[in-house]
Amino acid sequence: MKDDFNIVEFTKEFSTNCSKVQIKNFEKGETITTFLVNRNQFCILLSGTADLVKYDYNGNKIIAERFSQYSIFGEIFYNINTNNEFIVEAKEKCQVLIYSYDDINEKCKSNCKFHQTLVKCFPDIIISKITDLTSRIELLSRRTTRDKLLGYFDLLSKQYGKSFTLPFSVTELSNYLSVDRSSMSRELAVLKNEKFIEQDRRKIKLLY
Amino acid sequence: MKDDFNIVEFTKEFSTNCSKVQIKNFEKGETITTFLVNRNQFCILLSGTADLVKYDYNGNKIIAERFSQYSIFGEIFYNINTNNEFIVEAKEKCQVLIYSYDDINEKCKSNCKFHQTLVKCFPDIIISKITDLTSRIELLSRRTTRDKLLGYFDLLSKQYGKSFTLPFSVTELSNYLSVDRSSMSRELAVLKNEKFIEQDRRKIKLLY
DNA sequence: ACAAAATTGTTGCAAAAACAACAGAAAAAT
DNA sequence: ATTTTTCTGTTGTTTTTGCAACAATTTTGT
Repeated sequence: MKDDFNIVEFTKEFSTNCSKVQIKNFEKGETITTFLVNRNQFCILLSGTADLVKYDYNGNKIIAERFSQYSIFGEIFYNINTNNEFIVEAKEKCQVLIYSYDDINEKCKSNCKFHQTLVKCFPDIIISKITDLTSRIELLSRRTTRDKLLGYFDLLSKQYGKSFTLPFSVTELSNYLSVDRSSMSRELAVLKNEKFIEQDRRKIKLLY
Repeated sequence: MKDDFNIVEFTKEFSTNCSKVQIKNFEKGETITTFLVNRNQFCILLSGTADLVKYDYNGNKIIAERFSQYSIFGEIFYNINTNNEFIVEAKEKCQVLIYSYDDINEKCKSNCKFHQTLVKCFPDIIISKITDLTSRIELLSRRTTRDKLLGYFDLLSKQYGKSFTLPFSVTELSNYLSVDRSSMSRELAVLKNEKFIEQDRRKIKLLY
């Protein structure tokens, strides 16, 4: 059952030195993966933060997703039939577990614990990813900058309460919400003015 | 491997009268499911068309997703921790296979073929859902109505070529792209004027 | 510790989108 | 077959967003 699943326990298992798993390290700013080759790659972020980003023809950066510890990503989740060039960019030092999805139902030679756990948990792992993506769609489908901000604050307040620190800089947040930075900044000023929120850079306090 | 998977073959198996599966029929306009209860429900649309919809406080309809034959949806994919009230609405007569996800790894009494197939294919089914959702995020993250239209036309042209019929009415398309209908209509007129496209209601022809 | 680079908040202006209202066309209901 | 309802395209007006430029602050790199 969904709530019983613990990805932390799961990822501990990789330490069995399974021959089918690679662990790679990336420095801040490095590209972890592009979506051009290795269509079967499936990755788990073991530590660090990374973004799935794209630049539109106008030079605007779009942060499609933000990955933190135990987020999953990889070529198997991305439809290559598009003109859109997304990359996964390390925001800070990252350790990544890389797995070739072809092997998901194949035990490795030693039938290691990692595989047993992976096969068992895989459905739950990706279901929770779908849940996240659905929330993301709800957010992006909001029409105004104000609604996007309040919607995003709602999500954060579910987790952290009325006061929290954004996981983004203000500039990054505007890329994540797909709005102009200065417009968003203006809207934040309006929300502050109307006493809906207090904000200083990444620190947010909801007053409702 | 991903491309070997065939959901049609899979759904044929449900006919084994598995005791854990329900098949329900819905008429046009009926609500197939809300996201308030039955958190373990997992559904496959066997026939018909349905939308995952929400109405914002302003009365605007948002079509978050469109489901057609063999689309999957259900409460397990949706985060209840939100104020957002989505429902799945039948656009036409729908037949839906309903399954309780608790049972995914449990064989039914007769260990029927349906379960064998479901357990085997489940990862691939949901991975292809993630692929779809990622494309959807890319689309919604576009900032202008023009880019959304062209992005959506691109997706359709990958599948159907330069001429195709929209799976939406013009009004529905605006809800799917989260833009005002009349603004979108105006932008379509501009695209026609610039000889980028020909359009008459649902019929689209790309001229580039 | 200092210099360089990036981030932030602000504002005027231009561009785009939302809103509103309407008439004609198409689709659905009776 | 006819009426009713919904959909479509259009356009004027208002509101919101994007763009550009700038100074102040913070962060980063050396």
